[in-house]
Amino acid sequence: MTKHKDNQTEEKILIAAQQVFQAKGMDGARMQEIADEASINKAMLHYYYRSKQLLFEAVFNKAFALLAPQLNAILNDDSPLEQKIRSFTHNYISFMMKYPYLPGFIIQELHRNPKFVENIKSNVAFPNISKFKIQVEEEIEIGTIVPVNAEQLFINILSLNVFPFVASPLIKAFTNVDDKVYKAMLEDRKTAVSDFIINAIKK
Amino acid sequence: MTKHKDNQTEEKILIAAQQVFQAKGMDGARMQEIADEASINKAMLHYYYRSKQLLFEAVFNKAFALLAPQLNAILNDDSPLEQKIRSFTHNYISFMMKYPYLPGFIIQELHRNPKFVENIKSNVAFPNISKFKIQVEEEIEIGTIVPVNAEQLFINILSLNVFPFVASPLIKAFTNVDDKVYKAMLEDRKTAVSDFIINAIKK
DNA sequence: ACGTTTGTTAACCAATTGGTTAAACTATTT
DNA sequence: AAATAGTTTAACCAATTGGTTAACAAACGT
Repeated sequence: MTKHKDNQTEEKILIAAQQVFQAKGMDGARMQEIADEASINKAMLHYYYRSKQLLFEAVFNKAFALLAPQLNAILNDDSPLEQKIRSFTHNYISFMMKYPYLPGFIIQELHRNPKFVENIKSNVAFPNISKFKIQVEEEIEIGTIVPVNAEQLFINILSLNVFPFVASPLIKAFTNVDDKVYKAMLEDRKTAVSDFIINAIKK
Repeated sequence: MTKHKDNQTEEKILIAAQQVFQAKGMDGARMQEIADEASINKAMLHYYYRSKQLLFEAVFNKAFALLAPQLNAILNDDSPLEQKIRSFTHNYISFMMKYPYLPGFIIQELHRNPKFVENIKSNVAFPNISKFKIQVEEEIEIGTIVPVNAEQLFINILSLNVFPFVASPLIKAFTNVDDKVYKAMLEDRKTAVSDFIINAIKK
């Protein structure tokens, strides 16, 4: 028997907290609203997670743990660059369409509390660019791609894939498209972004 | 004589509010902190701006009014596409290095309160993509660029330019660079991003 | 069966927060 | 200079919020 008889309630809380924190952020979220969302008494939140801060961290870490492996796919994988870019773009967009709130949530809270950066850096699976950098330099050497700075290329790949999810309300407004059309556009980006990147760097 | 003897205080408040709202967001900002930042009594905030909500909207609208003309540069200008992309990228990055908080603030608050989208859409200078779309299709027709969807291209240009400012804490962590080096990288992007985009679409 | 641990609830609490008020102060008008 | 209008302040207030408590219920070990 574990410390807690069952984790039904604990799990319900985490899901509800995720929901509320992702929509309103740490400052905008209310403990009562999380309790309502989970259909439990507010005291239970503290019983299982001690404080709002700790509950938030549990949600944040879970979210980051979900995102990190996606990024490692392009940083630590061994396949050739072009193939990696195509599969990463495809997978990442598919993934994000399931969790569209994720990147915005992480970026917002990282900006709000810079301490979290140190926190996640100590994460075992924290994405690191060094391997990617070596690969890019090799491909430049053998002449499959034009000379580019690996960090800049990484930022470009990330930007093209992540930004449309982070800034969706703004982009929707600019391009004058509704939710449904925007989704279709994101779907198109699975190949459009790959082509765009490959075109930009291929010799 | 206007209603207010002078607007020194009113202006001080707006600057202080901008500072605090941009750093902490609507929910995280405290009226007392804004008053302290402006070195005035808290009651003055209400005397000049009625409520937190109205003060926030004043700050938000001012911020958006600063950003919108930058985007119109690429959407409504008449010069050839390639030249526009180069000048836009250069100008936008220069501009954002002066106001690095701006895009994140706008995106965050637009996400928090979707009503603001309608609000800014009625703005006289609200960026619109239609002219840009025509231009892209013309350049495809005459064969200077490869066939691309104008909306997707616009999203790409925006992503590559804006994301590095929105997600700077995250990117700094991934690429393991400090503030100074990151600034230098952003400086490099003025040409690197232009080249990247042009390469991607030029025939 | 019975005491003990774990889970759950309603009521409560202290601190914070946006906002108000009434009085004081300052400048302008006449 | 007296009346008036605009500006600023300290003190106050009601509502909200994160968190606590004490009593109660359910499950478990013995």
